[in-house]
Amino acid sequence: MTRRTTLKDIARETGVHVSTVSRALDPQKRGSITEEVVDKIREAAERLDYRPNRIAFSLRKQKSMTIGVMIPDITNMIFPAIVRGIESVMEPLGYAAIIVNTDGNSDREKRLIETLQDRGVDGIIHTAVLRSAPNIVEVAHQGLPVVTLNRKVEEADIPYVINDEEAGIRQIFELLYQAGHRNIAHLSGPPDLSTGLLRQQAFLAVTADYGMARDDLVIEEADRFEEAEGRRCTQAILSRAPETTAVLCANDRLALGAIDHCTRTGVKCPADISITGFNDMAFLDLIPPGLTTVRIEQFEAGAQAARLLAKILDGHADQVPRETVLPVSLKIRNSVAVPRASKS
Amino acid sequence: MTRRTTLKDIARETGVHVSTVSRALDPQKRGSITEEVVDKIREAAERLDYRPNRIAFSLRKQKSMTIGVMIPDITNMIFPAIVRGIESVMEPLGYAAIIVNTDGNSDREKRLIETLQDRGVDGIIHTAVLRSAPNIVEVAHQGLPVVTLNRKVEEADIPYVINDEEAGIRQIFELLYQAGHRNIAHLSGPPDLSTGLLRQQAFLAVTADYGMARDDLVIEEADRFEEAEGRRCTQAILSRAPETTAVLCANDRLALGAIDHCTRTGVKCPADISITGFNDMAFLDLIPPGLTTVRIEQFEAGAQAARLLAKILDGHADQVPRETVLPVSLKIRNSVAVPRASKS
DNA sequence: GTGAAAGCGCTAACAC
DNA sequence: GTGTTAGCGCTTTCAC
Repeated sequence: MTRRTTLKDIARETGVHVSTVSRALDPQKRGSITEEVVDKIREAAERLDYRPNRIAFSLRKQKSMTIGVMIPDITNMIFPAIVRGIESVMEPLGYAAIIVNTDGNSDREKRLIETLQDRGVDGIIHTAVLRSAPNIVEVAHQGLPVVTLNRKVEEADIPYVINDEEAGIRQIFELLYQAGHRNIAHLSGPPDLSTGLLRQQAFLAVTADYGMARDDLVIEEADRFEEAEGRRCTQAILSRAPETTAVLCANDRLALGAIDHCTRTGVKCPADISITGFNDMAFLDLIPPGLTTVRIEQFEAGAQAARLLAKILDGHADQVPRETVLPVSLKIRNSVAVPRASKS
Repeated sequence: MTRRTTLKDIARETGVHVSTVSRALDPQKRGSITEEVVDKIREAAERLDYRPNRIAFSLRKQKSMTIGVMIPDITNMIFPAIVRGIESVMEPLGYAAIIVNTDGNSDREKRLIETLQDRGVDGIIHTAVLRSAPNIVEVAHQGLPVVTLNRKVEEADIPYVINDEEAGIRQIFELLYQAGHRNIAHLSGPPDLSTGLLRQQAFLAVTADYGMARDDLVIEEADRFEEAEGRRCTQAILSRAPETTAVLCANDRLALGAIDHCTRTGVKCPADISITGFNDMAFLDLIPPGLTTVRIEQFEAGAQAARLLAKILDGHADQVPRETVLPVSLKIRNSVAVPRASKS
């Protein structure tokens, strides 16, 4: 491999000192150098195809221009969009991202955080699903800039970006309610995942607002956000509460499982039962009957988290709000109808 | 931020020279140090929570322990699995990956390659879709280790990993043929994408083997791998060749578009027409009627490319084969049936 | 077996 | 306006 050209090479070539070359090539300090010298240096830099060595820069400046992005699992379809959102603001700023997958494993997460620190990342964007994330809190306390996504951090003063899960649940509940449903069950996500808990809490809040007694509520908690759990919980719901006319699911995959269970057992959606999702994942429109769901802005959430981190890295931590809540919107398709009883 | 402890700190603490500390902490050279000194140093390192500064290491060793991973777009569902495959072999080896999205844009790709070089990556895994990738060839010629995925590189001596697209097309063609289909159209992908071209070439090859005249073939090229193009091309195929009983599509999204077009126009799949896909993307099983397709091993492709790159980085480029072809398999669902004419 | 010194490529404080 | 010097944290050659 042919050695890359360094400042030293340009200095030798132009007959000036390395530091002069460094200054001439730095837009900030170019002013303090004679114009003709600058030109000479720039010409030589161009000719020798000079590219600054960012590793040397990093060592000297104690700034790697790299951030760490921690996600549970990139194959989970919501994260690629988040990653692109982050990239869309960080890349133009000159930052690269090291993306690591925690697999929701706390030990692994801890190791990965250390790896990121060893590599001198300037900050971390942590998109949690697990509710507890003690590791990242510790590192934030050490002074490393951290922004979390999808997760409120109560323990520490870490800025976080979340979707308005509460509003989403509320809106979709009201959609069902206004369609005439009164027996609305909740197919909840795992309560140890932040979205599972938040959405269940929102369900409790909105039902309370509508005067439903907590004891009358039908809530079934899935162990994982997967179709199989959606099927299992739907069966549980319908055998426990056959009067159920609508199932408000904590995410799309659970809802798809719910629909699948109903279809298999001869219960038609939406004719016999209304089912709703959350997230609005890709290809949902192609899956019958067309799931009515809540759309969340993944790309924008990533971009927003990145903007906050960038502000902190820029020394303006004071301008960064502790909480940022992103709006959600309803995506109405065909899985909600007037309940059977009301129809006749 | 509390400064991290360095070798110097440990040296001061233990009363030995930094170089001794460096040696004591290096498993390779530990042998040349008195055992008790090693213990003393290790104890101090532990106590002060020493973590080596990888940036300093990189500058000194001219080795960043970082690789670049270039993909067209992480939101394209096949890439997350590839990325995890790469990670699964590189992470245990101590390498981190910087993942960049080229968006199939050559200028952008060029810039990103420079960024990666500036950051001193030790190698690049390039998962192309575009057939032409002159930029990466140039960089490989400069001596940077490169492995490509999904793309044969004819021009240079770059090792590549590809799926056995030819076998996939052949198998699915034979499935259709043996079901009785003789009027099999090909809904091709864009020929400027490697998969589009390879699959079309495979289609030409297998039809030739089955004695079909090239002039009789019905091939429609999509501009993009998207549902809308699938719809458009299907319409074109059916109006041009109404006798078509099967459409062999270059990927799943085109096939979904094809099915959608047929459904809308009252042509039932598989009763009236058989349709096949390629890739076996997620959630395909939930979309009616269940697309029969070719399954390719994305995770393993990533892992394999990473293994090759690791071998090169380890100085064993000679052990790396130029070509690696990964097997594919049929995934049979419900979108293929005996053609109408044969049924009666 | 350990210390001293040099240097990876860069920036920055200080001279003049 | 430019050169000198020092140093970021580490590894490595060369002494002894």
